[in-house]
Amino acid sequence: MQVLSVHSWPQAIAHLDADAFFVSCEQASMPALKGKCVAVGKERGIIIALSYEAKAKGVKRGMFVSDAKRICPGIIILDSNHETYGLFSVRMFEILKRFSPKIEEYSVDEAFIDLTGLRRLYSCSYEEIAVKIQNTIEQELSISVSIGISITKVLAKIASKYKKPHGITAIPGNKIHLYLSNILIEDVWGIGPNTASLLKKFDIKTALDFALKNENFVKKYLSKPYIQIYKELKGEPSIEFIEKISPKSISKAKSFYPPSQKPEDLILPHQTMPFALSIYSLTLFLIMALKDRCFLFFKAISLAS
DNA sequence: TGGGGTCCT
DNA sequence: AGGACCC
Repeated sequence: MQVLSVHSWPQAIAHLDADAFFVSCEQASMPALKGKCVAVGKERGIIIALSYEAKAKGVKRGMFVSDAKRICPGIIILDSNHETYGLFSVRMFEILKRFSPKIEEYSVDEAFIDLTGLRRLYSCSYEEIAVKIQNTIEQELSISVSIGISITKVLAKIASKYKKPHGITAIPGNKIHLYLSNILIEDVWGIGPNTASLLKKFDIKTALDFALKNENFVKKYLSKPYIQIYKELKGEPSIEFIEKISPKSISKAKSFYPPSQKPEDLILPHQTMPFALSIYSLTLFLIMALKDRCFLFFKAISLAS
């Protein structure tokens, strides 16, 4: 089936997906919870995230906490701590940047990493680079991640999901069809329920069925995003890599006049008010500019001479 | 499960 | 503005 065979690596894209991220962060902070049935979401009474042990007992996301306790007696339910997850996320992305300068932070627990051309630098295969990344994150943060590597973002997404948790999956260009034949069309990134049911009317059940259609069919029935997905499934890069990293730290400094040797002078309201206002406007700006792409918190407000 | 985001038409 | 899809 050489229709889908792409030789060499026009680009090498890794997709990293943390395993049960929220719960992993809690377990990393409280090692006694490792290996246990743990879930997060106590404050809302609904399960937001759960450990693989809890998944094995049949607990699901969105379940009422009361039902989860019935199905899985002894399950530990925690309040969620989004600030903590944000901190783990920041540190995870910082690790990724040590391996490649080109990172797309896709969500709090997911990233694309452009590894194109880095085999020489690391003297190893792309798959082995992924192993190093996985090990580094595990050693430094004590959380587990899965990584997929392939030649497009859509294929890398499929690869990262292929083996979970703690998986590494590489889909080289000459093995694309082997993987796609096992992927249901509705499990492809960007194909939702509507498009899946449309495609099923044409007897397209797997990602491979879709990738083997001719381009005229795709252009006739589907719009731009799906044409991109179609091309990416065939190993043809089409979805832009969005090099996006959120700023990790922003500081604002202000000098006070006249200079003083006495610290108590600095807390006079009329002197600190302009500073307070500038911090306030900076915070407003950040909230508008960043929305919830990152977590905002003050690390320090310091006075220095 | 659902609230909030992006991209496209 | 509305639709489809994502986390």
